[in-house]
Amino acid sequence: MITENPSKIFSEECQNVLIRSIKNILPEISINNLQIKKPPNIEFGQLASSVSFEIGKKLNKNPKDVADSLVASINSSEFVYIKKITSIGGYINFHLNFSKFTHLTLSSIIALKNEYGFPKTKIPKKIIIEHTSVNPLHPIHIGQARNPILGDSIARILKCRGHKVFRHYYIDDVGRQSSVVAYGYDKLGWPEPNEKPDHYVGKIYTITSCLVEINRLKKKITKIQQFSNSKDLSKLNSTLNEWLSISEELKQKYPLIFSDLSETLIGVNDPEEDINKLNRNYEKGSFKAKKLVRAVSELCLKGFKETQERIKIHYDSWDWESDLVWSNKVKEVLKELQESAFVYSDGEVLEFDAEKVAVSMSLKSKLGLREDYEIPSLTLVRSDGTTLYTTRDIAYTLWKFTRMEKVVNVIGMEQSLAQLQLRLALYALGRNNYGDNFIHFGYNLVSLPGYKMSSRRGHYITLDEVLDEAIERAFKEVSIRSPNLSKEKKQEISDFVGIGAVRYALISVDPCKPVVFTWDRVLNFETNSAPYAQYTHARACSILRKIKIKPKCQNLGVLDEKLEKELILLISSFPDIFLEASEYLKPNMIADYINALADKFNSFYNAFPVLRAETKSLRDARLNLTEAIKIVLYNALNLIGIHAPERM
RNA sequence: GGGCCCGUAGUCUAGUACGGAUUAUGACACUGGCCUGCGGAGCCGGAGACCCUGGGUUCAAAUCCCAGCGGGCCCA
Repeated sequence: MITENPSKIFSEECQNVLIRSIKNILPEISINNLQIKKPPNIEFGQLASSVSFEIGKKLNKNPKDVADSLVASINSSEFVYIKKITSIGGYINFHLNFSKFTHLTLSSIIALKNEYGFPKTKIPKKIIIEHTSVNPLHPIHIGQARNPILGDSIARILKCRGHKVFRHYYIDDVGRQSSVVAYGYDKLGWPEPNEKPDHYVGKIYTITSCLVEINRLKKKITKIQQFSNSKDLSKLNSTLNEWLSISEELKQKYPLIFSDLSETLIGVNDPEEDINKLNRNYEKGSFKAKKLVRAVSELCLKGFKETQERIKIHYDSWDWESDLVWSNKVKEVLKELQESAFVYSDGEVLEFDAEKVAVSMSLKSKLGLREDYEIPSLTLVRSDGTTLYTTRDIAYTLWKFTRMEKVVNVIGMEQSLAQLQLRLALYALGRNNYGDNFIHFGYNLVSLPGYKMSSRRGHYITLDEVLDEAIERAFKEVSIRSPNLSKEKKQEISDFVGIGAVRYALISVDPCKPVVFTWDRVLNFETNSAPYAQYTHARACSILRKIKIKPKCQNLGVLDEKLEKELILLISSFPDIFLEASEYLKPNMIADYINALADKFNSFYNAFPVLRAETKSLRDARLNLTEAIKIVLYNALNLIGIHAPERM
């Protein structure tokens, strides 16, 4: 027999047996949610139920007596994968028939191979996962890198679950920042970068915005001096000083671009107004503005694609925010919203009353909000007539739903309110189905110890730097461990080791928790890291390489050591882990599982010989176990985008 | 002022959605062992935690509820 989920077969059997027994001897009792869980200790069997405490309470009986009588009423002749059931201190413990179960598990894994662990959903959906969506202004920095790595893993997980998944990158090129960098680029005369393009664009952005800010502050200070409000003045002066020191820093770091830019800006009277004008022209779609802003954005994206190629992350679609604006989709949505009774004007400003939507459609408890919490309204249109980011995002989301059934947005938690308002706008537009299928996958921030990351100020560590450092570190390790390999081979290994380490480090922490970036977090090559898991996989491969004919799955009852049994249980539970990870979108569970499996396998490896086992049947059984573990490790690593090497 | 997220050994981290067992994961650092054995990026052991505080619910609370405290973020 082959099954896609061995542990489910056992747990369902336990559940059925227990339910029948309760029905038999305590027909008056109804248990609505019978839970069977793993006991803390292997002595208590492989699964256990504490239902007797609940029943004991209801009937005013001793839980121990309840458990005893339940167990006594069970007919053991019907058991398939259960070996025996015992009652200890009120708990009902189910013991597994290991030799049968081992056969079921190992033969299933070996037969299903790379399909093992991924039970398919009965209702496959077309899902858009929007992730990364870093603004094309500067290189992807480490604070943002958590996003593509989480997003890509979620996409992989949902795909393995049987959904049709499309990865979208939303390019936010509408907004003042894009005009700032484009303005600087234009002033420099559209130069050809002599370095990685996104890094080059990032320098132009930081220097331009710094110089423009200084110009603005100086002007404001001269103006305000006439009216002399000393409090405002000193505040402005200290901001100015901060920017002056940043400019000094930038001058040191990037002398060439800095001097070129500051020279071209000397004669300019009001750069801020020029930028605003460019911004307005871009939104209008004027030919010149389009050509310029798109050129810079494309340049930056070219750099992003290089980085993404390194970490093996790809997109099915690149969606430009500007296309949305130019196609009138934003105007259409605004019009529809205005007709909805949830939009009011406050002077020239157009506001969306998110609270009113939630109340009138009774959505608060559904959206996990307190009834007494008043949702702030969302500004849709500014007094100057320009739209805001979230307004455009409503149009984008509608566009997504015209082609997909479900939308997952991988966006930082700081956007929670905006994402909530966006979702409520879908309900306001009568698209309840869209609202129900809209998921904001929020994750917490990555920060640097000591100072705040700020792309405007040029204070960040780029993902490229982190990857370079990790690969370099890996190269040193490989050279120590395998000095005889060719340089190319070493390079190939250090690539997947270094990149794997970075991916693993960013995925293994619960996305809800904030992460403080430290180098030793991502450069860990020891236990509880990708390299450790990769090494373990390679180790298993190396054993299997040494045999000519694969042994059949038979006589597996000889696997009787505690470690062997624990390993069998662990690999049999992989489908359950996967199902939970896909249901609740928890990729960190997979990383955790990988580490636990690698740990257990390494202990086994150290304690018992496989190839030189005492008997042939034991050797064959251990080879089967090793192969099954290799398959599961491979599948799990693949799920979070980490290469599982045959050698390293 | 309102809201959201986080708070577990010196540091990092699992468990928290769905409450269960004398022993609360695991890593780093500290420390004592193991290489003529299938790959030592390894294995075995030691020490290290009033699970932020205080109440409450419960036969049972790291987990649920309430009120605080500390850190971060968002809105005003």
